[in-house]
Amino acid sequence: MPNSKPVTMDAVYTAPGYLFRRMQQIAVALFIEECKAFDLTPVQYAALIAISTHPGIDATRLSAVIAFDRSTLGNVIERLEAKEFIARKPAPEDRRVKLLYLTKAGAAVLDEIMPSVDKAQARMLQPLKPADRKALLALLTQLVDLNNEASRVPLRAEDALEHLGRSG
Amino acid sequence: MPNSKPVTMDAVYTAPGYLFRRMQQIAVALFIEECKAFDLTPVQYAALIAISTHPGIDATRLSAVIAFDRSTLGNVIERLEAKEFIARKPAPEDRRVKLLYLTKAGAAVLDEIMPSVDKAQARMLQPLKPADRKALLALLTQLVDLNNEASRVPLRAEDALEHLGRSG
DNA sequence: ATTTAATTGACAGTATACTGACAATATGGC
DNA sequence: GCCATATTGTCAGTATACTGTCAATTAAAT
Repeated sequence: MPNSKPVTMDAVYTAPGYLFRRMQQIAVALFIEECKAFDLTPVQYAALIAISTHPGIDATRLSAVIAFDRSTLGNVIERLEAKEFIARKPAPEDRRVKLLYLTKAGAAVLDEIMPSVDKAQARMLQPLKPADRKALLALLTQLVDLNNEASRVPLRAEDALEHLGRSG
Repeated sequence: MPNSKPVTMDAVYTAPGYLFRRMQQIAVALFIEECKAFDLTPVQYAALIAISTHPGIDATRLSAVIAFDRSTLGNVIERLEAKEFIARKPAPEDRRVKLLYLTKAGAAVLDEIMPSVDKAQARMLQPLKPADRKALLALLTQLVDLNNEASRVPLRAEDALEHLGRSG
């Protein structure tokens, strides 16, 4: 027998899913506001960092390193290439693969945007007391890690990729 | 002088913004998985609940009640109307406004989907210890509330709308 | 009453996200 | 070497999200 209690908006407001969605909206808004001088979205920023850390990575592996959908990532890469923050070069030993590299402009924008990114990240948690910020961050880190397999593209960090090579 | 420390992926993985994005992805994936029998997205579910709680609400006020962008909401309403879960009727006293009502099918699907939604919401926090779930939910609720004005469409709950009428 | 403001729903444009499919290419078993 | 299989990038389709704009309509100012 289905539910028959009176439905109130609390069914929405207190649901973790709603709170995560809301916090994501807020987080993106703060990032965009702090970084508007740089023409970089949060997703593009994360992709740039990953390419900077893994020069010559390909799109599939990049998607695993930042846990983005591969289809989505294609468009992100296109935009980063259009802005000339990255360059794509065909892989010599595999003609399917295109390797990703930071351009000088890309490296420069990463260097310059850092303080604004830090400011945005700080603002997201600012309303909480310092101890609560730490607690929330710890719980969130734990939860994201433990739920890793629940999303379409689980995070596969750098270590998991090293011996992944072409076979795995 | 900009940053010059070596950049690692921790700049991404430990950032609250990244964790919120990741948790949102996971939350949506779990919702869709649990509720795939009902052809309702998390956003559509929240809109349905709000229309159920506020019969005859208009799109602008609905966007305030669930903190969704008005532009986005237009498409959501269209889809809910196409599925015949809601009906739109012109307001007699204001020819710009279209009022939103649940259909019988809409009320039925809301009634039936509840257990699956609850299951999805529970799964999001399941990996944590019960005490940690409570703590995270409390901190998140607090943070979303305190950051309310940071997003484009701040939440204006029902009380704030009652005496808002046509002049606010 | 007439001009000015604001509100409403709609639209175009951009940017994530996911599903499912595809051709080109590479790898494995045999 | 050949064939089944897997991988890679890409694309089409759907669904949030946000920015900015617009015409129609209403409300406010005077």
